[in-house]
Amino acid sequence: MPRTDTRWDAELVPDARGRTVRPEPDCPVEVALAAVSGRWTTLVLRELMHGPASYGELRERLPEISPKVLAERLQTLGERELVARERLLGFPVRTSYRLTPTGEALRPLLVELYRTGVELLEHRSGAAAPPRAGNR
Amino acid sequence: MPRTDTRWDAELVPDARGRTVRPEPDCPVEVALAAVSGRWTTLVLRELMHGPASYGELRERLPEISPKVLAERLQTLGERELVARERLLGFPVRTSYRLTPTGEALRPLLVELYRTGVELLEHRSGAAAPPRAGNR
DNA sequence: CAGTATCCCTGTTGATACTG
DNA sequence: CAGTATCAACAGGGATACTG
Repeated sequence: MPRTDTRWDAELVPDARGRTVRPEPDCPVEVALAAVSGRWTTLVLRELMHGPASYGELRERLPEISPKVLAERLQTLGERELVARERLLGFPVRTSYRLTPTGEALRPLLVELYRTGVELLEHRSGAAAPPRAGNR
Repeated sequence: MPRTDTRWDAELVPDARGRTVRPEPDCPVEVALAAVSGRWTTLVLRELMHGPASYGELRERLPEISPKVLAERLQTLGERELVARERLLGFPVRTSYRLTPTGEALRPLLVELYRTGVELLEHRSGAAAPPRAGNR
């Protein structure tokens, strides 16, 4: 039930889907957050942003992830159609995982997460306002 | 321990802090994610982005959040110096919460989360590539 | 190789009642 | 008003061993 007694910031909350009183799974912010949330998720996405990889390759690149969690992440990403699975014939079996176009759509978000994280770390360390590439 | 055998995408992983093999609390992506993660967190941030508010005002705007969780969120945000608390004198007691400049730094991230969420929802509904208002 | 199946353990959330 | 205290319920994550 949307509020009508307050002005909404049009940049922050452009439409009604963001004007919720409780966490709604179909609020865009929740949708995006769900896509990248969960331990190891952003690391798996990072690896796949570099190109397709097999299950075993992912384990090599992320040696400390457990098989269970990796499988779980890949399955969830698959259900959300962010990642596509392809079984390669031959022996031994290989499976190739790649980002779908929808998955690629997460790239700007990951970049923004990184940027924001850097900014928070700078504030934290008490650095003076640092120069931002060609602005300010 | 950073990988050296693969090329890193400079936009996605601009420096060594993002080249981790495991989730590191001081990786910028994790820092930013931690700032907005947790149920109700983005909603509290949204409210404070509209301006300072008291504990009770926040409860009015988010009627279903429990007092415990709201207090918890405000404390965590406070520890991270994203939110500042100010006790107002008088009776009854009032406390005003407001974003710090560091907290304001989360705004572009929230905007990007919303934008990405909308995009994911569009992909999900199988809509054709929609026009993007002359942006990015 | 590419996963499942178990089991355990911890952190998170929520409801509710109470206090300075 | 602005929280804290308590307790119950649950989901997420990890270690390990096993299978097609």
